[in-house]
Amino acid sequence: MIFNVLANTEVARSKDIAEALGVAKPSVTGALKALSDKKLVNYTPYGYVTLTEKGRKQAAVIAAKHSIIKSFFVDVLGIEQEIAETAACKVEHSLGPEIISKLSKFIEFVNTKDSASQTMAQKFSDFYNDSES
Amino acid sequence: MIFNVLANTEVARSKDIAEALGVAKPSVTGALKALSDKKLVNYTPYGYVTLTEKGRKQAAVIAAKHSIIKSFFVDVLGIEQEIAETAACKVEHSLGPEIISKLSKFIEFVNTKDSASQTMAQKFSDFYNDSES
DNA sequence: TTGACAAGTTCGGTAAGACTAACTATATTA
DNA sequence: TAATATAGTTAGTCTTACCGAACTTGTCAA
Repeated sequence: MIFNVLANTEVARSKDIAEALGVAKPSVTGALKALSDKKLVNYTPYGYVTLTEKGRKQAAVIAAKHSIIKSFFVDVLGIEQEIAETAACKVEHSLGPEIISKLSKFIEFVNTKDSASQTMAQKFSDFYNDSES
Repeated sequence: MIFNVLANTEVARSKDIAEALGVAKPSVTGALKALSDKKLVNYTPYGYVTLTEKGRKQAAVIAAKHSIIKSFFVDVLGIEQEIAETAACKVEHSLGPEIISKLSKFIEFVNTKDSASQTMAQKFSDFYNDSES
């Protein structure tokens, strides 16, 4: 989760991380130490926090996963942004490369247009709305 | 997780649960006590374990979720059974009712046949195989 | 029917992840 | 430049989830 904050903001102040994560300050200090031990962040007490090269790579992988999952929820299923965001955060750690890769292909597939230049995502939306009535 | 074992096997011996979960025996005892406190299982030391009515209901909810998620992985994405099973176990606790309900509808949608009496799942399979070459 | 073995439990301990309270370092601004 | 407010850290505690070792219970077979 800290990766997300660092990747997005580049700011890297401990307080921001704590707020973004909804967690108390000491938890952030602890987490930063742990990540520092794993050589994923450059951490010095009272200093700014940046990602190491290794950390940046790992963050990129996570971010890619996250974006694929969220896109599936939002663009395919039609889930609300905020719910999709939260769910993607929770789920991204549980899905291995096989599923992520297939999911990515699937999103691509669902967004290709058919003869009537309609995507499957659009058709599902219709299907869903019809079934509601 | 214990719910899964109890729901599927009906046997309910502590040892089986421990094996199924890949966990040591004391962990099972602890978990059973916790579930017993929540009135989800009937637990007496050294006795057999069964689900309470409440426990059965909750297990059914979880099982339904699980089956929807696994079905998406297997029947829609074409993921291997075992990987899908594992992933579904991890993911089922992270997805709320909005997503589960949409996902369920989506699986239904994907399995409806079009004019050429082909399901979208089949089309995706073709699409995926084409893209591999 | 009793003893040995398997199953289950208790006890004590470790590790992760969080918290509050109290302390320290940094930064701001008067 | 010195005081004070803000950010960050340390220390200590709690909870949860696990483990191994040692003990207890139950059962089955001689």
